[in-house]
Amino acid sequence: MSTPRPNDTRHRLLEAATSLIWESSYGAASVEGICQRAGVNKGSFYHFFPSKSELAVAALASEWEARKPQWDEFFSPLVAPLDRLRRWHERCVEEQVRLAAENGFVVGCPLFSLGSEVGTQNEPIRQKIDELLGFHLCYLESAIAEAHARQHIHAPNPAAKARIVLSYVEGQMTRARIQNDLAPVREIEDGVFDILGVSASCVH
Amino acid sequence: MSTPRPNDTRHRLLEAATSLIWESSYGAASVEGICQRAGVNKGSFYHFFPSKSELAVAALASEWEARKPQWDEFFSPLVAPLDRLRRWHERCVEEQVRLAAENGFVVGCPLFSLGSEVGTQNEPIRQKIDELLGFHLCYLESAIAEAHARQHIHAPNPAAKARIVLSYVEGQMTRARIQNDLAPVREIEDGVFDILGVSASCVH
DNA sequence: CGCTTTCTAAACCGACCGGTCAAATCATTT
DNA sequence: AAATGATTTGACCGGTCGGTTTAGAAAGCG
Repeated sequence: MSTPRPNDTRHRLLEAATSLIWESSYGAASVEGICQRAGVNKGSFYHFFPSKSELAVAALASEWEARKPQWDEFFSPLVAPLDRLRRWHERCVEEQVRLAAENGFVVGCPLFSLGSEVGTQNEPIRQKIDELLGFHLCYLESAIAEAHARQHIHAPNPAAKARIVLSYVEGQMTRARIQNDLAPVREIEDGVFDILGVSASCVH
Repeated sequence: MSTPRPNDTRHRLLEAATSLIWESSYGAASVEGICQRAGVNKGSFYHFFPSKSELAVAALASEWEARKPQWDEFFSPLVAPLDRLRRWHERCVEEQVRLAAENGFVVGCPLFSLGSEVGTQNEPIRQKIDELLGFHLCYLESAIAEAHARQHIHAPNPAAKARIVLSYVEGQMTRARIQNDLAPVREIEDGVFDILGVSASCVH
């Protein structure tokens, strides 16, 4: 025991930034506010991160690193391809419900919120989000391609289908945030299976 | 000549706000910047609008008022229902191409960008965007319902289908902004017809 | 013309922004 | 114990934020 300290402040800053940006927006999340939530002084902030925008990039990277194992589990080859989508969606709903209860409003997907806010303004953040959305596409495409190969669905172009599904899902998440209503999140599963040409009864 | 003045300043402020928020974001578009683009002093701004957020609401309303006639034309009952979607999409692509050339990057849909940025922060703006997206849904649902009635597509639940299409389209527009690439905008047409279960060759 | 209302100009406000810094403190090694 | 580098502190910077104020120019009207 003794040295769990060094990364602690840095880690708290990452988490505070993630949650604040998620709840409000990049512009509305001030450095001071992030420090306050992390219980840290501004000087410490600039000891670990050269700027607010680089913190945002680091926070995105850290978030993904923490979530990747879950994605790998949900999209494991041991799971039937359409079940991967179903369980992954279940997990999304759970998280949105929890966050909505915690924050008092629906927060949606931070990649899309942040990306469309700063996409035209901050190239490094834009690139990182672009990269992470690309990962999401890979998981979707893999499941869709396998579902097609097993003839569970008809999707001769899995990459194109994955782009459709991703845009639809993210669109629904964003609509949920804009409407401050979980309904769009809850109907994602039906929508995805409609897009994939699967009747809902086939899946359960 | 002499009195084309009264609404002119107000109108220039609305246009400046619209374009600035569209290009960057609500947070990044300062009152000073809006006044500068409109060629107006800050005092005049606060003569016409009580606050930045109320200007944003007014700008959204004004934008929609200006666009509505076009929507009514594109979705005219005289046009075959699936052609409405096709032409409407053509118009969207044209606009995005023009704006991308003017600004140097893809701007996407301001309703979604602005909505997901301030949705959790500013209720009046959120409500206005919610209302406008509801209008979009109506147009889509009407076309889809008619296409189903004429047996051009199978869509027994046109409202649900319209929500799928809207989320997909807005998702693609946002991805275009995030990727700074017009490709997602250009593939919207194929994607919509894929979702509606129409082979692309049937339409042209 | 004078009078009122509408509008514009420009200086100004306190608050807060992102970012800096020198000094203090802590943990570790020697 | 001394020395050393990583970490933390809190005051501080110039600039910009959204918004106010006040004085007066223009426009409408008798």
